[in-house]
Amino acid sequence: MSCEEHFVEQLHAQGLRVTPQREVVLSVLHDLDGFASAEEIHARVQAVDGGVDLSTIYRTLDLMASLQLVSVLEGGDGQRRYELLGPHGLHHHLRCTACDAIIGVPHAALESLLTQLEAAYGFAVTRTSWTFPGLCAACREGRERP
Amino acid sequence: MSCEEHFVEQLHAQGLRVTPQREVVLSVLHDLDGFASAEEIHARVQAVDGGVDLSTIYRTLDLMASLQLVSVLEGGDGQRRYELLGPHGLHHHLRCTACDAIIGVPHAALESLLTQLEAAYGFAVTRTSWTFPGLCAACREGRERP
DNA sequence: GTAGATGCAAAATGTTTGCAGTGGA
DNA sequence: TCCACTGCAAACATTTTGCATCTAC
Repeated sequence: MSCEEHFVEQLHAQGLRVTPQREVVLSVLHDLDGFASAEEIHARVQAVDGGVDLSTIYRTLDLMASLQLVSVLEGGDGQRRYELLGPHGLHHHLRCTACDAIIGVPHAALESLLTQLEAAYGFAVTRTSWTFPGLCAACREGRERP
Repeated sequence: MSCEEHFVEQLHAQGLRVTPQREVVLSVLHDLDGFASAEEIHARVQAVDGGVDLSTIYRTLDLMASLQLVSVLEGGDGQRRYELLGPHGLHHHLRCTACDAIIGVPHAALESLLTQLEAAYGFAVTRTSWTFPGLCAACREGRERP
C-alpha cells in the first residue's frame, strides 16, 4: 500500500477529511526524502499552492505525527524537524557541525543500546528519530591536520 | 578543586569577570543537583538577588555551556534545560513520557554506540547530554495490564 | 580607566489559538 | 447539509539583541 493510500485510509478511519493541503504536504514530505523544518516544508508547499498557511502546515504535521506517519525531531537550534516515516522506516542521522553533512544510520545500529537500556532500567525508549551532532570523517581530518 | 574554584579559574583564564550574578547562578545550579529551565533557575536566583534579569540568566548559562560547565538538553516541549556538569560528569537521561520520571544514565552506557558509529562512519559524536523519551518500567507495567 | 557585564526594553523566533468563512463527505 | 478544515491575524512562549549604565579588574 502506498503512502498516499495509507494516509487516506487513516484519515477516513477517523472521520477526518482528505484536503488538497494535506495531500500537498504529504507529497512534499515524500519528495524531501529526509527531514525538514515546518518553514522549509511550508516553502515547498507554497511552490505548489501559494495559498497554504504556515498554521495549516503545523496542524497537518501534528496530525501526521499523531498518526505515526512522520517523526518529529528536536533540532538543537530550538526548531523541530519533521520526516516521513514511510519507505525507509525508522532511521537516524549524524549531522556534521562543521560542514552540515547528514549521514543516515539504520535503526539497527541503535538497537543494541536500546536493548541494553531496557535490560538495565526496564525503560522502553520511544521509537523516534535521533540526530547526533559531531564531526564527520572529512572535517575531523581537516581539523587534525590544519 | 571545587566547582566554584574551577569556574573562577576558567573565567580568569579567558579574561572574563567573576560577578555576583554568575556566582549566584552557579550556586543555584549546584543546589539544584539536576536540570532546570532558564525560568526556574531565574526564579531561584531571584530568591537570592531580586534584581537579576532573565537575560543575564541566559547569558550566564550560555557562557557556562561554552565552558563545558553545564550541559543543555532540548526538552520535547520546546524549552531547554540546563544542568551542572560538575560532580557526576557527562551523563544522559531517560524521560518517561507517561509519568515524567527521569532516570540518569552514565555516559559509559553509550560509549559502545559512539565507538561503533566512529568505526562505521568515521563520525565523532559530540559529547553532549542526551534525553531519550520512552516508558519507564512502572508505566509499562500499567499499560500492559490496564 | 577600561573592557566586560548588567538591566531594561524591544525584537526575533518558532509555534499555537480563536474565529469566521469554506468546502469535502 | 454538516462539521471538519482553512486562512488570517493575533497571541504566546522562549530566547536573543541593542544600548546606556555600571563595575570587576
